[in-house]
This record gives sequence, C-alpha cells and structure tokens, in this order.
Amino acid sequence: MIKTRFAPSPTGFLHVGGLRTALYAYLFAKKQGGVFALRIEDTDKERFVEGGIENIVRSLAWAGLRPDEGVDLDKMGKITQKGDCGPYIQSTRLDIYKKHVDELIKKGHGYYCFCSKERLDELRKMQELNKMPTGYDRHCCNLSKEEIEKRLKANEPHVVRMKIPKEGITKLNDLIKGEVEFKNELIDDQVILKADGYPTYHLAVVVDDHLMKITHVIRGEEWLSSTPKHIQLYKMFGWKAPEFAHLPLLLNPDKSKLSKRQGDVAVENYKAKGYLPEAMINFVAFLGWNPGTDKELFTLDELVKEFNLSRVNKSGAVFNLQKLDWYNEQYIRQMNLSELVERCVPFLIEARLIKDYRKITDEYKKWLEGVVALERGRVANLSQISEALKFVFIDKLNYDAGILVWKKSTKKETEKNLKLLSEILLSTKIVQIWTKENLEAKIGEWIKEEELSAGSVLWPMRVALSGQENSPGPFEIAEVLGREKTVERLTEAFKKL
RNA sequence: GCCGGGUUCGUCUAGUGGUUAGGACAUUAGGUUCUCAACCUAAGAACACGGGUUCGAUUCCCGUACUCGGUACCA
Repeated sequence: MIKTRFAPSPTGFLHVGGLRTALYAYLFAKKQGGVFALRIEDTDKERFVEGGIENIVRSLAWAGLRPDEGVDLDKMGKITQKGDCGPYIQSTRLDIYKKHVDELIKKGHGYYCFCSKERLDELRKMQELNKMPTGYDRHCCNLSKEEIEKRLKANEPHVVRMKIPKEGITKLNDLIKGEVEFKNELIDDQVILKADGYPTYHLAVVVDDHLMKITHVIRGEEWLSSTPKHIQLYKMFGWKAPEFAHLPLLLNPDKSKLSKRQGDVAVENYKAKGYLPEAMINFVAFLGWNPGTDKELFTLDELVKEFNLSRVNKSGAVFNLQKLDWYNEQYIRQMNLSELVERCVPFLIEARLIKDYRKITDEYKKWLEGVVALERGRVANLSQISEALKFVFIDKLNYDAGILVWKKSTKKETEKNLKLLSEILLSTKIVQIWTKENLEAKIGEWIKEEELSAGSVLWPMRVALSGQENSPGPFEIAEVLGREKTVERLTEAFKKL
C-alpha cells in the first residue's frame, strides 16, 4: 500500500511551495489508490506560532487536499487526530523518540555530547578558516562510561548525536533527481536529541515515517543534502528506507527562493484575493510538472489520473502571477453562474455591496447572476469582481460630465440622444420586455431609422449607466438595473450636461 | 570555504544524435467593436560558455561560468 505524507512545521501559514509539495504527495498517493497523511512537525518550540496548525489545515481543506490520515479539522473547528500510529503531532510523541534515541545509544550508534555552543562555533570557524569541510570533531565520542554517568547525574546540559561511519559512501536513488552520492566522511554527526529533550527533525522524521509506514517521502529539495543522514539512521535502526523524491524549489521572479519580500506566499492571501482553489491547484501543479500534452486545464481528479513523478522537472520554477491570473480567469469564465455567485457573495459582503447574508433570497440570487455576469469576463479574481461591480449597487454615480460625450459626437447631440433614449425606455409600449436582447433590438431599430451613429447613442447611454469610460455594454447593464433605475441614471446624466 | 543540485524564448515548459527546436502565459501588430475586456489572425522571442566523442551535437562526456539548496541543539 502506497502511503505519502505532508509534514509541515506550524511556524506561520501554509506557503504556496508547501501547497505544491502537499499536492504532489496527494496526487502520487491517490493515483495509486494509496493513503495521504498529514503530520505536524513541531519539534522547535521557539518557532511555534499560535494558530499555525489551524492555518495549515484550513488552507489544505480550501485547496481540496483532504488527508486520509493524521491531523484533521473536524466540524467544530477543533483539531482531531486519526490513524493507528498514535498522534500525528510530533510534540505529543516525545516518549517515542526518547525510546528510539536510547536504542541507538545502546547499539553504539549514538552518543552523548556535552560540548558548549561556544566550542562548536569556534570549531566551525577554524574549519572554515582552513578551508576544511565543517562538522563535529567527535570531541565527546569516546568519553568513559563513568564520566558520562557522572556528568549526566550532575545535570550537565547535553545532546545526543548520531555516530556516522566515516568510511564509504551513501547512495541515494532519488525518484526525481536520480542517483546522488555522498562521502560518509563528510556527513556530520548530527544532533538527534536536543538539550530540551525534543528530537531534531532528522530523528523525528525517520522514526515517524517508519512507524507510520510511509512508502514515499516527497518533500522539498532543501532536504536532499540531509537525506544521507536519514538513510544512515534507517540503517542503524535496521529499517528499510522509503523511496525519496525531492522536489525543485519555487522561485521569485529574480530566481531567488520564493519569499515574502517579493509578493504573497501564504495560501490564505490568495484565497482572500479571490483566487479559486481550482486555479491555484492547477497552476501550482504545472510548476515543475506537465502531462506531456498540450492540455493545460485540469481538475484535481484529472491531475490524479495524469500525475507521474517521472515527469517532474529537476529545476526550480518561477512563481508567475500572470499565469496564475490566466488560470483563474479561465475558471471564473467556465464556472456555472450560480456557483460563481455563491463564491462571489463573501466578497460582495466584504466590499459592503450586500449588507446581510440572510436577506439573500432565491430571487435576489437570480438577479446577482446577471450582475456577476457583467464582469466575469473582465477580471482576474473575485475581489476584483466586487470592485468592478460597485457601480451597480451605488446610489448616486460620481463621474465627470465631460466623459458622457462620445469622441466623434457633440454635447448637443448627446443631450438630444439621452433625452430621446429616456423617452423610449420609459415607454412600455415600445419596450415591452425588459431584457438586454429586446433592448438591443428596439434601440438598434431606432438608431437605424433615425440614421444615427451607434456610438453617439450607445457611448453616452453606457457612461450614464456605469459612470465609467470603460465598462460592460449598455444593454446588459440596463437589464440588471431595471427600467426605473436605468431611466433615473439617464435623466441624471442629462442634468449633468 | 566545503558538499550537493540545476541551466531550452521574458516566464512555465515540450522535444530529439540529423526537427523550419513545438505549445502556453506575457509582449507587439491587425481584425471585431460605442469603451474596456473577451474573441480571431499574425509577428518577434530560446538550446549558458569552452573543449571533446561523432559524418553530425541543443541532445552523450569533461571542464568553466552563473545560480539555487545544505553546511544549526531550524525545519
């Protein structure tokens, strides 16, 4: 049974790079009918951020990546844990790690180290100065049993290190990077248990991946260099190591590692701006992977079918907002209207265009569909939609009267046309049915009969209704506004001139 | 410094020991149009560099450059 996991640290929010890592792990597992687990790696007390776990879980849920196992957010908004390997939050598994560290010491694969931070800093400085590789010098490796005993009893601060064999090489056949070799003499005797009793990442990740029966470790490239340490730990425990797949990094436009400084990196920010999870997933999936065909739009289920680690790139990919916008536009345009309205409502409320959620009747929703349709083809995200739709909801439009006159027309002609237009639209005899199709037909007829130029009528009509030089078409707006409001705005425009 | 990765249009990428090096986003131009957007058409735009191997390398090998990651009692 294939099992992958996403194992973030709750040091803030879910990062878009993390989202992609989670996605690939999810896709790989699901493609093969396997299990996708979520584990929280909170072994650094200093960097723990309140609410970090909730943020990660919420962002994953938004993206549609639901873990089968591990940490989950239940209906009450509380964190629960499922799975038969004990809790999936590392800080609650301290006794498990302690037990395994003791085992390594007993087997001679681990040793106590009492070195001070100052000594280690000094050591490193000297090594660099001499152009030597850096690493622990095994100062505490051969302390006598009695001395260790004595110093432990005296409560001297100490850590436990793993004892890496100095001969030979450690090979890794990465599913993405291919074969990579490391000389053992250059692998550091890494600390596995910190002075505060918490394990380091290296120990915890190996113990947990083994105990939780993870078959494929899919993680960011920043772990590639420490993988030989992990492979050595598997050996020391006598365990079979999982397969490894190290993903290339996501980059800033200047090709540096994707960071906050150059834009949004938190998934929740994209959600807040009105990017659809479908677009986000599709976009992020294509950063470093492609199906080998020209098809670009994929649902999560389609990705599951097509995904393949062997088509994942080895090099980093720039996180390109313009492409994200394009994906989002595609999804906004192809989504069915009532669904789109549902998703827009929170943004309309946020922008205070709609006051009360509870007042949204079915009839009102139907009307909103027409409203949203006005702008869906012109915006890149949902917060832009609510911004663009302000003119529909606003009571009194505020614009400069000068823009009412079409560039090829005159003020006099504009006045005349606006006046006649109002009369036509007001007449229930001429315009019986208030739909954009009928409005277009009737006004088109009139323009033709009177031999007017379309622009001299449609431009001022559209500007009068929207208050903007650039906007959706006059008939669509009129339909949404209704007869009364439409005529009111035309009259207002006439007065302005 | 040491160790490990990477390098095809501006960006995401396809691809091959012999191709007019393909697509998408972006850009530019034209069409459509009352405006913007959308849409349609077209254009420009890439194999990091230097050596090999080979009849022939963008593709295989070796170096160089650049770049990214690691080098923590952070993950």
